[in-house]
Amino acid sequence: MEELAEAPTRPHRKQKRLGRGTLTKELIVEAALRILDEGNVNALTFARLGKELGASPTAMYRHFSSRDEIETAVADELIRISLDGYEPLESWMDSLRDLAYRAWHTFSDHPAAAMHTFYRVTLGPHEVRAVDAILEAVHRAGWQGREAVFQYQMYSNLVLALSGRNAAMLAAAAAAGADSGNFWVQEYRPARPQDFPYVSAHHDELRIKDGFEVFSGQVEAMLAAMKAALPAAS
Amino acid sequence: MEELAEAPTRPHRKQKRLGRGTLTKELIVEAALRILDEGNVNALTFARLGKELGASPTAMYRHFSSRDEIETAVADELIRISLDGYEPLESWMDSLRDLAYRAWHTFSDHPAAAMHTFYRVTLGPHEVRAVDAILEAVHRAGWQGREAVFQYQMYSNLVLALSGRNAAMLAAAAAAGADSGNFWVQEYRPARPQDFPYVSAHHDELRIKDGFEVFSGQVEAMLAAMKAALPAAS
DNA sequence: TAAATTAGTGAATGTTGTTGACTATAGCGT
DNA sequence: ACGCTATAGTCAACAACATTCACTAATTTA
Repeated sequence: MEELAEAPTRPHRKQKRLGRGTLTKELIVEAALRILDEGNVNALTFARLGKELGASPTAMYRHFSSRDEIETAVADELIRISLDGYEPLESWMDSLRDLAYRAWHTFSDHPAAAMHTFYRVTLGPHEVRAVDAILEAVHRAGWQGREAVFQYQMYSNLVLALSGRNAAMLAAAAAAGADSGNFWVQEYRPARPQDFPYVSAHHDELRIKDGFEVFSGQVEAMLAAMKAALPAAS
Repeated sequence: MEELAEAPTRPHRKQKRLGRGTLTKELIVEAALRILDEGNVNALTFARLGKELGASPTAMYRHFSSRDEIETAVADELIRISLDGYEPLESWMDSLRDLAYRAWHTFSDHPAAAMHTFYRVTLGPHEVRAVDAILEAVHRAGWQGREAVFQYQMYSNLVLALSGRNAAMLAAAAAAGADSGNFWVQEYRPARPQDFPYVSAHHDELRIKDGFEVFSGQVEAMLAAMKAALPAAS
């Protein structure tokens, strides 16, 4: 029996009405990310935001015009976190690897928020920073113009897709309430094993042990392919 | 009562109550896929399913215990469609390429359903078929045991992630009501262009023209990397 | 200090997923 | 043919949801 907002032991916790400048876009986005981090993908509701901020649910509409707009802002915030403290490394390959790992780990740390991020175009300030950082490394490698943009697309598409799917699987597992120890175990036990000889033969090995290992290998393959496709001058 | 034969001009006349064996898992899944295809990702509701099948919304609960279970069944159906008519080709690389393109095109044709598919483990009959088909090709290439499973993971992870993100972008664009001609245009116009020189310089080229071209290139790179990593005996 | 903005509120609306009690129907045994 | 029974389909109810609108009071400003 939880009394709503009644904290008698803590006197001035409860206020009749919030002051005028209390809520800001930034505060709401931070609260939204907190909510997504502790709940699942659908945990981000206006009611929950209101509780988190001690405000009326509808107060959010003074700063965002819809739930979708909040999600987009959270996506840009996730990019900000991912980029925090980034500086180009000496080698362009190291720079791109660093950026890739940053995306992976940020998405892994915030899987629910990542599900709103990986396919979105936020057009926000931090997304622009990310695009610029990648293009900078691609230019340093030796590409220009159209070619540079193509390489940028290959790279960012791969990183966002792989990191995004990993986050989606993490979020789904969390929503299903699985304990984090065994959630990526796939138990393939076909009804007629003789019809699926390969699945049956590998039953015990069909478990993804470490998603990052696969990701890392794919990033290396991509970087190697980029290096091999580099234009003449080196 | 022979009254059932009335009103032949109007095919499905409104009936008070549906007959007993009218609804099946298969019919519901097909209806669900139809609904997802013409609406967006959130279009799949019990009310909409009821309307589509001329039944009560709650009738679905006699065949599925939750919305999530229906989505999982739709995911497996999507895999079935993707695999329809597949036969292993002579070369293992051709087989894997074929399977990859099938996934891409199926996801592109059903973007909303794909968003429920790309990160899920359905454990359904068709998913098992898909896993078996991939493992078959990997074995034919020359891998066995643990190594074979690792190659399977690299491959399927890449294909599902890339196809899934593409579908997610298509679905988001459709939900936003964009016409399919220009939805992947990213208009980066930073507030202070001098702070983002590379984005500004490539403003006109920062548009993804053909997602499949990028995908195809990445699949080829992966197949080449696999071939290069092949164990000794050939 | 009075007026004007406008951020925050609360009530209301129409959907949503899900539950539980009800009811008619198909298929069974006789 | 007849009733019995299991259960597929239905209906009403509920809590949670996004969103709208009119209202109210806190801050800014004149």
